[in-house]
Amino acid sequence: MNKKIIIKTLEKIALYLELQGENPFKVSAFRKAAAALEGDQRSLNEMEDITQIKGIGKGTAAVINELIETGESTQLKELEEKTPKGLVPLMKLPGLGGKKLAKLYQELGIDSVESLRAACLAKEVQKLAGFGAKTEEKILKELEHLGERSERHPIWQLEMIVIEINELLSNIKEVQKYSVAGSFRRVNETSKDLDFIVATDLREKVKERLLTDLAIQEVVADGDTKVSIVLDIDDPVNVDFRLVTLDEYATCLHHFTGSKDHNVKMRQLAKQQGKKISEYGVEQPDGTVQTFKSEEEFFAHFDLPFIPPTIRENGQELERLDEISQLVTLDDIVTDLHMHTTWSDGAHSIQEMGKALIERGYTHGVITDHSQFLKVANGLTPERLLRQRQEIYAFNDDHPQFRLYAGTEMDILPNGSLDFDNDVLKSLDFVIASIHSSFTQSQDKIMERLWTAIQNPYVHMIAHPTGRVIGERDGYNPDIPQLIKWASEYGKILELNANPYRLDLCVEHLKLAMEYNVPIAINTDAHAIDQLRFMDVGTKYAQKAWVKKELVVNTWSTEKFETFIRKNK
DNA sequence: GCCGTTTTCGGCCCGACTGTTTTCAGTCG
Repeated sequence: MNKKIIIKTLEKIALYLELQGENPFKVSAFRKAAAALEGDQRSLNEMEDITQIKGIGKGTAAVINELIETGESTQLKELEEKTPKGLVPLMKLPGLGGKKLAKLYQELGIDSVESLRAACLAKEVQKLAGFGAKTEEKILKELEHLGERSERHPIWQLEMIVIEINELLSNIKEVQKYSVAGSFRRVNETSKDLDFIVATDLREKVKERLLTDLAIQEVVADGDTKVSIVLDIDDPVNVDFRLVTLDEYATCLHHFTGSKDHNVKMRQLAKQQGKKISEYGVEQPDGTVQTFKSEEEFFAHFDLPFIPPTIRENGQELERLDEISQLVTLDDIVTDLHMHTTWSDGAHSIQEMGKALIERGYTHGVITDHSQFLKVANGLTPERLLRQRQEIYAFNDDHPQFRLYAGTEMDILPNGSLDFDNDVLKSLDFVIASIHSSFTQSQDKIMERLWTAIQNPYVHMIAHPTGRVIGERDGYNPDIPQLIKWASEYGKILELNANPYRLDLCVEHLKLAMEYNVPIAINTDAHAIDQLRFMDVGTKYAQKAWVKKELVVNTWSTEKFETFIRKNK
């Protein structure tokens, strides 16, 4: 029995219980059990007594054991029989939860999108206690848009919106402090909406500016401390603003950064000390409310180190406090090993990129333009590569405190061969091997191609190992555990491509790479200077996999890096 | 349904907003 199926089943039971209008604590007990199972690193076989796991008791253990033994769950079956399938999609309608849907089903027999719409049109819904004309209208409106709006937005879409909103907030003089919060701040691959925390003494003024200066499709909520809007763009995004005082800012930022699980764990911790955490501060045993200047101060109040937003996920972060100081941060990064210039498909020259790296405080960098196979990207022939190398080394003559290396992002061709022969590769400082073509080949064929690159002595790194684009395509489906084993064996670097379209390797794969001590390079793959900013996203994403700085090649000194790249020459 | 170094019963994180009410339930994050 697959652990994932058990987790899914527990979550399904929770959903159906919710649709029955069941006790919310019972519902969340099933969700907690699912989360507990997911958070446990062990496989099913390694668990002796599952009720030993916190959150799994008699009831949920019975479901799990039945699944293991028979592959089915009687409880889920009964729930599925009792609850019409058509109710499930209705849970997605904003404003409708389990209780209300249960009532609609029990009183009006509503069990589908169609019957709900018909009941609203017949004005039957507003007759129910707890419902009214406004609710009915709202349901009709939401039914029209059901399935139209994306449920989750990819990080690359949100990143651009966040830059714009940050720009707006920085230009409102009544705003004292602001930050994005929520799952975007935790650097999740996708988010349902965006949250911003804004410190101000003049809420009304700030609200006015937000409501006039943003392109708004709909104002969802407009309260004292919360403004919630839908942006009027191609793929509409919901944005919430929380307006608080400067005193409340730190706890509010913490609260709305989440995750929910992290907050619950923090509140339980506070409760043990007779304290109470809310978004407005920490209520002390004597009833006074303490506020903090920063999240650092807030954590220190509970004798905790600063816990980066990226790892505030499942409560595990509170048990791995010792490891936090070893995690890679942007401050540790001294180089970028993958970027393009006007020699291939980049927007800036070698001079411009080199200077931009120096401005970022880096000690070295590698120019890695595309190779000849990639004609659409103006890939370099060996002859052009030679000329480019002269220009790179000329840059070094003018900037003795910095070191720019000559590299390539070489294609691994569809037939499994490499785009340059060994003589060319040998003459370069740093060689990246990448797949940019024939994504639909079988896994065996893809692995054959990667194998060629791995066992070539002059290849240093495999870039964006899966070729995925978040929310768009899955990539070429390599056997990543195998690739990680090869990388470990042959001393190759695997990339974490920091471009928010890619974030490749993903968290799960990075964790596995850590187990095998495979060096990771976090690279922006910048095709223009402003894309060097992706290093921030990349390092934060790496934290999500608990990537330690020693294994991140970008933290190595120029000397250590040179030793590594020259070892096979 | 789960949990317990005050508890085997009575809590379960806490608060905002909306729409329905006329003090509150449901939903949401």
